[in-house]
Amino acid sequence: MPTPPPAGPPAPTRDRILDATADLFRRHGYTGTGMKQVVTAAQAPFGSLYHHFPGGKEALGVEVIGRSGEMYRQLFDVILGGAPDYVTGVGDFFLGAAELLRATDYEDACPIATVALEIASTSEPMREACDVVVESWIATGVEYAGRAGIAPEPARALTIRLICLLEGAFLLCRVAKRTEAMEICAASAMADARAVLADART
Amino acid sequence: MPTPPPAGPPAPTRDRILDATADLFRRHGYTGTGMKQVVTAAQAPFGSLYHHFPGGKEALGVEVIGRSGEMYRQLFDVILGGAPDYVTGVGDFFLGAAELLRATDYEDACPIATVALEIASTSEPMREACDVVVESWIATGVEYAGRAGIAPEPARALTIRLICLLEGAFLLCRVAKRTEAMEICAASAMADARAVLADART
DNA sequence: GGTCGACTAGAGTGATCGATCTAGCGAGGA
DNA sequence: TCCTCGCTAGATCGATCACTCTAGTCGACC
Repeated sequence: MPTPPPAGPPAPTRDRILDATADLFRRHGYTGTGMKQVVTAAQAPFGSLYHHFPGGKEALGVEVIGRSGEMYRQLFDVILGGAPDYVTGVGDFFLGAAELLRATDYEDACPIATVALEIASTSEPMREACDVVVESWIATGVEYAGRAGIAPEPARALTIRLICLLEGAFLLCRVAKRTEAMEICAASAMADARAVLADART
Repeated sequence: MPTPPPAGPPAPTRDRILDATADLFRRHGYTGTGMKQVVTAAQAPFGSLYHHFPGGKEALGVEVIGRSGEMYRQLFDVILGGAPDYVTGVGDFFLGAAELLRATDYEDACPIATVALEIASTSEPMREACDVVVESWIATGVEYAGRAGIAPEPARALTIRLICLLEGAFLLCRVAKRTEAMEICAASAMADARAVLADART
């Protein structure tokens, strides 16, 4: 879905640009990332950038948000799908996030949060792209909660609480350069999921 | 504490610059806010900016973070101190945040989150300023939880959970332009506080 | 009343921003 | 063999970036 050209083999340059931009966005945000930095990091010529993204920086941003969001959503699938049960999967996700923070010196966190806050009041197309991503995360969370036996309505509220906890913990951990908040939220998230699950069984 | 000059009456220009910058930071972030925008919004001459903030944009940023963080911390005092009980105060804070979001078309939210994520991997002085602010929020939260009868250790964990929920809800609400997440988190926050309080009484 | 420093005021600095331009490369079809 | 066209390649555009500079204003203190 992300490639406007009709067919043909995927252009590696285009993908390199998207990957490099996603990486820079996570670390420096949208306005903090220059197009020159992008082509340098992607090892791509400047002309290729505007050939593949004629809509300029904003169009590139919209696509990067969608792509990064989808990759993160797939991480939900991998971890929640691979866990022995729902509650364990939820805990694994938070603890995995803590591990990632430590491993990257608190640089890599949520792929869209930094950009989302920056552009929420500035770029409507990018805000909408973020909204779509978050809703896809919620939908995936609801699906796994549903498989565990939780009805759609409480599943949505639970999933939103979990995402809020995760995003907030990302913020606190990056600011403090410690994973204390993430570990506290991991325990809270598991307890919440466990409680909703127990409630669903009555 | 914020004024380096030894004494004298407070300069309104300096305060106007700080207020205008805080406002712009909330909406557009750090890199998204230009010094020219600042002086325009503050109705201050360009020369005054660098007279009052010889350290440039980063020094201005550090001071704005500290100032905005302290103002928000005082809001904790006002709401938690004015509520009939701790749990109600917690709920009031979240619902007040939801009201603020709606009233400002989802522009005004956490005064430091946008900047914090942007500069966490870029500017160490600003990251540290954010860290100090968050710790001050936690300390205030712990204090009010303590007055309600909660021991310091569970109080800290509870407060961190509440701040994470709040920050995450700010993100989701700004992205979705809806307060659903904040309302869900408000209920969750109250339930969490109530449970910890009940546990403390046994 | 004169002096001095705090502050105002804005033109101007080089650097970098996002974006555009033309030129050339190289593989597939006529 | 030549032509076409997706793509590479980078020089270059005006605008804007954070910041510096000098000149001028104003009020407090001697």
